[in-house]
Amino acid sequence: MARLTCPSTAQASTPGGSATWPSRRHRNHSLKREVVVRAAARAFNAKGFHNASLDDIAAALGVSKPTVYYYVESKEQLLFECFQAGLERIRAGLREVEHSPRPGRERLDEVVRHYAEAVASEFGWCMVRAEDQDLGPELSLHIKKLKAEIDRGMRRLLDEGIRDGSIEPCDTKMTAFAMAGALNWIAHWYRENQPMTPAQVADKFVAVFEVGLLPRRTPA
Amino acid sequence: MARLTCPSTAQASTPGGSATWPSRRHRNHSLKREVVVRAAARAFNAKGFHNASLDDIAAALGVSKPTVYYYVESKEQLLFECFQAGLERIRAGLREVEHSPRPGRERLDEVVRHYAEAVASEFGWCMVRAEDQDLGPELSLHIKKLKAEIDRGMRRLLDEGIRDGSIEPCDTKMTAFAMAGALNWIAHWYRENQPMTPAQVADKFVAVFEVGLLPRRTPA
DNA sequence: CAAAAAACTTACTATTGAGTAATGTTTCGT
DNA sequence: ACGAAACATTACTCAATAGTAAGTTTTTTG
Repeated sequence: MARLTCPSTAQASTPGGSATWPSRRHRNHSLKREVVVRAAARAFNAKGFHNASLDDIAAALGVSKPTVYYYVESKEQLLFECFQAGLERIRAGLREVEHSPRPGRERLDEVVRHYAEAVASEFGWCMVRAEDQDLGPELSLHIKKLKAEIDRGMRRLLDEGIRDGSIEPCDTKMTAFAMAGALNWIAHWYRENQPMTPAQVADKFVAVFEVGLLPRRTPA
Repeated sequence: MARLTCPSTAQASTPGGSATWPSRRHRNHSLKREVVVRAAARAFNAKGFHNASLDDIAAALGVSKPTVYYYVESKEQLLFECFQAGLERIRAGLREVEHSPRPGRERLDEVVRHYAEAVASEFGWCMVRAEDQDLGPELSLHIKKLKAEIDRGMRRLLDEGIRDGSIEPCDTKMTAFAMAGALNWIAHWYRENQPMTPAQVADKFVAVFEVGLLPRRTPA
């Protein structure tokens, strides 16, 4: 069996050479750990959490199963990391527009675009199709908190948009649920070889959410 | 252990007393089979497909595992039946409005209401959260066909609504995907004890889809 | 170079859970 | 009542797979 290869050891941004920076060995360790997590994400994506064995994941990496356990403590942890990696991308999108001066609707659109890209990514499956049931109580609770934070963020943007007049008044709870559902579901049908890029899908969805089904009198 | 109890043996509609109608015993058999399938749906709903064992399902019914196998041939088949039961409710909604003279948008709204009720039902989980991965190629293909039929039905309604002027022109493929995603996702968050009924949720969703986020000039 | 730490391997254990064989017990038609 | 079909049980088999123990090779460092 081969060694675990690092992903193009591209000087993983060493900000301030601060006091106790992990030795080169340690940096390799965490880089390789990421490689393992990504391989797990792909395996879960392809076969589902329960149908993807750790042997599968190890084989995909060209290493043996205990090597995987050398980098990660359990299968549950592996799922958790994937979960978190996906959710983090959405949270980043929310943070990015947090203090923007633009109207609520434009900021919400921006968040939708980030959201769609995250869900269409290799971690999309884990965020969306993995069951909380497969995580223990502690990790499950942690994920729930992250999801709740995302929900709050979207509702706040809706609220602000309504207040600044860029969004039609509506039930923000149900609207946020509907939007999140539509976006999450992308993970079920989007595939790499799709003709549309995630960004294009996102734009289409923005249009659907914005316009609505009822005909609009085009202002002559 | 107790016997498997039939659900209020309410004369399961014996249409034409045709030649080879199964004896009363057989009618009991299929009734009990339904009971087993529903118990499976609840178990899958509560613990997920892989975490719910056939022993669990049997225990919930107060019988032993081989009794379950007396009514259904495999766990896969059990999942398939749940899947199908849920999808059938949606298809029924589509059929109901098929030859209605009403405008496209109103018919689509009606379908959305049926859809939401189906997804909020005990079979909702199976339709939405179960992986195709867990079904063999034949059954998986069958489910795919049913899902494709539902998708076609929704797109057709959108097309007809656009043609008759009751729906704003849009990308019908993406719009159908977004609507189906939002509706499917209901299965993830809706719980029996929710203050809102499925019908109320459906109405809220209809409003979200119809109105859109962009402010509408209220026609003075 | 040699000792020590890190990275991996082979070869296991142990559990879980789907599915079955053989057998016992109700219920029904006659 | 009584034989047969239907219904249900106990007690298994068997495969898959998460996780581990103990040892081997590679790399780093003094």
